[in-house]
Amino acid sequence: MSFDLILKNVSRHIALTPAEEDIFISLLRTKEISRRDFLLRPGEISRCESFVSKGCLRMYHVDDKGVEHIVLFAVEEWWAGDMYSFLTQRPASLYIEALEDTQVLQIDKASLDRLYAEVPKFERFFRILLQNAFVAQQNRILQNLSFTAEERYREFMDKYPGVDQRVPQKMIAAYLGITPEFLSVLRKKRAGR
Amino acid sequence: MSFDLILKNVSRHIALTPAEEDIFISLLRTKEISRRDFLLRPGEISRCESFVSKGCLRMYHVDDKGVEHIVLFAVEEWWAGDMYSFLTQRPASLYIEALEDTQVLQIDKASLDRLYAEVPKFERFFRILLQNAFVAQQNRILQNLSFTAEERYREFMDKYPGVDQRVPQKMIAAYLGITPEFLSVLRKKRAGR
DNA sequence: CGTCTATTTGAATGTACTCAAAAGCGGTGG
DNA sequence: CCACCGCTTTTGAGTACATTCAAATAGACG
Repeated sequence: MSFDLILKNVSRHIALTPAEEDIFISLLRTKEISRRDFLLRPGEISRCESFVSKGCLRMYHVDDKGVEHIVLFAVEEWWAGDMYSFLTQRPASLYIEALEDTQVLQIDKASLDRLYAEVPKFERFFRILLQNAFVAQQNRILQNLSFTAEERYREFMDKYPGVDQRVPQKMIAAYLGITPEFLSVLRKKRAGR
Repeated sequence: MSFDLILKNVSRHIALTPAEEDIFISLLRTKEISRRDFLLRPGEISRCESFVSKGCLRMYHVDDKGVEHIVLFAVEEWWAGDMYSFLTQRPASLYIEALEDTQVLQIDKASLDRLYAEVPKFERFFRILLQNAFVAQQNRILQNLSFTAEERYREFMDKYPGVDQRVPQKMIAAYLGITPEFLSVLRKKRAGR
């Protein structure tokens, strides 16, 4: 069943009664996106947060010089969304694109507010998710500050095993903050061991 | 009164009754730290989160090569803490140091859990703080990826006006991820306009 | 006042980028 | 099923941004 994964995921942090599970599920909407389609583009307002139940998304920004920078790869069991736009209901600055045919479970802002009201435990759930995301982001900031490109690449391969099999290398470069050409050089060096 | 600032701060996101305010305040502990003293060092366990009511802290990491990298400057009305260590009660990897004589209001983990239980609104409060911090961190990641050192410096000066008057330049360099020498070069260029 | 640390300056170096072109690979249509 | 087209990855030469190291100068604090 399509909701098993997200319920399993929620149950890692909070315990729900069957009735609460039903409320939660009733507020979710399933959406299928094909490879290369977009969940969100800059200028649009992000109406919902999305849980990936199958497939792979990337969330990225295009800077003034036209260069893409990837904020996040979201595979199964990850949440994706432009938090700024979602919270403020102002225009997004990020793209969210499917890198594979992908299925997401979405909750919109009104439904999330209802969920918080009806099942306050979810305040805790999303607080915990945010705490974990916060720690992960802080580590990424520190690694961007202290590691060379080569070290960041190694770290990425360790931390997201398998992801490099699912996304083009130039996107890994865009995540690491280096050019595709230079990533290619690093890979060659690495292969010689 | 010493708690006015934090109550004002909390009231920006949630409304408290006088009784709830009392519970909150009863769980806080005031602490004074002198310039150059540490709230936390790597290896210690972070027992509490700290709200700065007066003064200035920096939170930083020292990498394998012995280089300092600053995660955060916390002036009045900011929270500081090693979230990872606080959540897991495992050894911290960060230093938290007072850059001025500083007063903080602290809440320890047990008290925070009690607070969540007795005044669940605080789940919401900290969720909102985390959301804002999350968005700010994401922006910092994107800026580190897309901006040159010069652009990041300009951005820092815009975003944290006055902070450059309170902290040594080499620490701003450690925040931006550049050497103090190079920051000095950037400042010279900038002065010529 | 003297000492210690922070900041500036400059020369040599390195890491990563730009631009250009070739090679590889995958999907699509005939 | 193969051939072609477009996109990704590789390779290399020249360049730029930022570092390292060293030394001089300026500032802060006891």
